[in-house]
Amino acid sequence: MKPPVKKTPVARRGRRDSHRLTPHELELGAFFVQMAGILGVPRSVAQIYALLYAADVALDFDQIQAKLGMSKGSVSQGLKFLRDHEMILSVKAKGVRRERWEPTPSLAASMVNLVRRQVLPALEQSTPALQRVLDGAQKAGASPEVLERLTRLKRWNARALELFPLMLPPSPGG
Amino acid sequence: MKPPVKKTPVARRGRRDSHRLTPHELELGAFFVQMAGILGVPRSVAQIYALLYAADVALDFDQIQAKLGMSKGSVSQGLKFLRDHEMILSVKAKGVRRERWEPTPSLAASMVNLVRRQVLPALEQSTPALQRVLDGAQKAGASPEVLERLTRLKRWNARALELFPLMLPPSPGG
DNA sequence: GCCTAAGTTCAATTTTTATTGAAACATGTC
DNA sequence: GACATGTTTCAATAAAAATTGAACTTAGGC
Repeated sequence: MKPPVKKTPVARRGRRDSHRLTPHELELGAFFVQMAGILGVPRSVAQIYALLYAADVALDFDQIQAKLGMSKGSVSQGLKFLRDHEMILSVKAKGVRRERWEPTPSLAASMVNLVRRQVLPALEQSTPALQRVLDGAQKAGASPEVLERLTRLKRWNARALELFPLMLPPSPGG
Repeated sequence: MKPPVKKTPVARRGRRDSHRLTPHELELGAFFVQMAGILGVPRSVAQIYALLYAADVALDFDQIQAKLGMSKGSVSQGLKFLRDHEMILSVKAKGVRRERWEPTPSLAASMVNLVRRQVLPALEQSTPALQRVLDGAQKAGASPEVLERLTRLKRWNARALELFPLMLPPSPGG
């Protein structure tokens, strides 16, 4: 399993980025990276978010790439992820083609969204699966103890499924 | 980032295990593996837990290894993890050396514990870090907007830190 | 106190996940 | 509608995480 505290990937960090970032940008980056790790979000995405979070003005693609020293591919995918999860907004000035990005007002909402999108589908998929497991166990003559356990699990799943959507109203996107 | 739905690792599954498991053991395994994935717990640990969860009687080391077709190392580490997180208990009959394992009564408590142990240390570490970030931003003359964001983040962190321990009373182990 | 069964450790390996970068694609401009 | 700029895609590669297995440790029986 993941080590409790992630060691800094020295090779990559030393290779190019980080000297373009101020100490507090770096420290904020580390904070978001750690939180992202818990939520299963890749490092590069967290770094982009942190950068935008600490920026006085909205930043464009090339500025992000330059500041973080990451590839176009990563920046593109990272921005896509953040957009899809409604964690950033593009600010367009007219006559300017380039998009510029800034964080959405509510970080909390974004995080709840993130969790929900991971958990809800899993719970939905599980409902019929757990029913099948319970049926199978009954037919196979499982002990009352096991049947009890499985029944509790199924109930728990159902409860979670009805509680979860209440955490926040569904996002515009679905 | 992780693909939304994990494809079954055909090679490994086909190689040895699974034909020792009943269909409902397999399906329950899949369920726990999926949940574990969200929580950042490795597959092998989830499989062990699922096996014990669906078992009529407590199982020993060798039975687990045989049923799941995994290495001694994985079984040992998996059991250690589950023990450390108070998700399983050993049932000892006297005169018998071998330990036998069964799930603890409360799965819900176990899961909360699991989350707490990931999140709490991160939050604690973050408190001073965020303060430093905020100070740095102030000294560097950041815009009021950014200072506002960072202040909110710090408050949010502090709130999470005081709310979290209330989710469940602390476990005996710490 | 020695022997053996039971379990742990950890370096090597495999598997999974993230990142890169070059080619393809889009979109606005003239 | 050709061009240039900005962005995405995706196969190849690098990095991180999980798993294995053989050497090592520990605990109990004698």
